[in-house]
Amino acid sequence: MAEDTSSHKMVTTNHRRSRTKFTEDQLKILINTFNQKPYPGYATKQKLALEINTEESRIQIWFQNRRARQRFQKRPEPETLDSSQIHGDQPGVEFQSREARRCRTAYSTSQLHTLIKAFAKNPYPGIDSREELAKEIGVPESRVQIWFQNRRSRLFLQRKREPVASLEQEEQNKIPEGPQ
DNA sequence: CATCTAACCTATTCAAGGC
DNA sequence: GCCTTGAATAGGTTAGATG
Repeated sequence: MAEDTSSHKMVTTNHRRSRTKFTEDQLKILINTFNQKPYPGYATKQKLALEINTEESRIQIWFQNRRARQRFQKRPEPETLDSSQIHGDQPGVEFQSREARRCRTAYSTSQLHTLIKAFAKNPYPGIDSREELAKEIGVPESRVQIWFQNRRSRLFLQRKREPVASLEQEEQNKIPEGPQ
């Protein structure tokens, strides 16, 4: 909703999603949750999303960034680090392991076909393309983004192992495509 | 322009589900 | 049991907002 209908910049893809501006209240809740649980599971993130009226994927990104920032800041200790109680979980906090992650998405053959086809055209789709794709195959946009990330990573991996053969692979992956 | 940080990336690891 | 692959992680980069 509240679409600003295409200024004059052409809708053509490849822009990133517009930057989210969290309110003070939202940040308060996020930070508070982070201090208690820097690694929230899916259920917690969903609940947070509902509570502060934001997408779950934005919350996931926020926690990622927050952890990175905290790691970076927390580094005033160039001291020899041994002889401490390393890798012991605090006694008292019985390991309730980590919270459950999101359920694995099971893509159908036709969904995969659509994704692969899109990947061949553009392995780095912007927010508009991702959303369109998501709508087309009926999954959240965040799943589409993750799928592309995994796909790219594994393509790189494959290229490292098989420096030459991957080119043929690419040719094969091209699916004859009508104009849209 | 400097700083901050959301968005995004690769590389790697965890783990669900199929064979 | 192993393999494929979606989900999560660490760690780094890009870019939008703001002083």
